[in-house]
Amino acid sequence: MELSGEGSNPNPNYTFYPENFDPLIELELSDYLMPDDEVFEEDSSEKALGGANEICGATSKDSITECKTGARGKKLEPRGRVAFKTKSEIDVMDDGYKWRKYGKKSVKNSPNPRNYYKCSSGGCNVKKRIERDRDDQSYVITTYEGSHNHHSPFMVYYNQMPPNSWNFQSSPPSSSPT
DNA sequence: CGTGTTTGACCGGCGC
DNA sequence: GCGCCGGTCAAACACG
Repeated sequence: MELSGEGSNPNPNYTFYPENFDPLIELELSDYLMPDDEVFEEDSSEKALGGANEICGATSKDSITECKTGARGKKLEPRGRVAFKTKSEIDVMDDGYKWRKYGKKSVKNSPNPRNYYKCSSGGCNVKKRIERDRDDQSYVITTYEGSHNHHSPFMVYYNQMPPNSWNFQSSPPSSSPT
């Protein structure tokens, strides 16, 4: 499956900004990683903590720590898990995909509930897990699981547009359009 | 009426 | 074997 890159992961880097992107949201990608391969071997250390957020939470907010999603020793799920931490006022941010919430759970190691989302596109089994950092609730920990078998609705829309329709292709508009 | 959210119940894995 | 915990399901509900 070769979906030209962004199809294989939800593109956590936010290289695209829709016009309705709200600048007041302090989006600060503080940490992210892609535990695609070796992290699933991590099992001996995760016993010392109750969950992944223990590691993600870190003790110091400013220092970037290894934010690994512990696989809880569960059966090896299909790889493609991405966990990252963002500084945001909102819990769930619009990444271009359409998500349907299917569960909410209070977890032991966090005072905040964890929300579970599924990609609502038919046949796409990508899951997303969102919870607030228990140490610094201004951070949101988002975990994607699986790979989209389709482009994001936004990307489809983007691809349908003429190449000049967007100004942020590579160089930002230095001159004001007034 | 269709779609998405809420919320409690249920289930499976793991540790003790 | 039992209890805890995380993850998922599904019915009820809300909203456009």
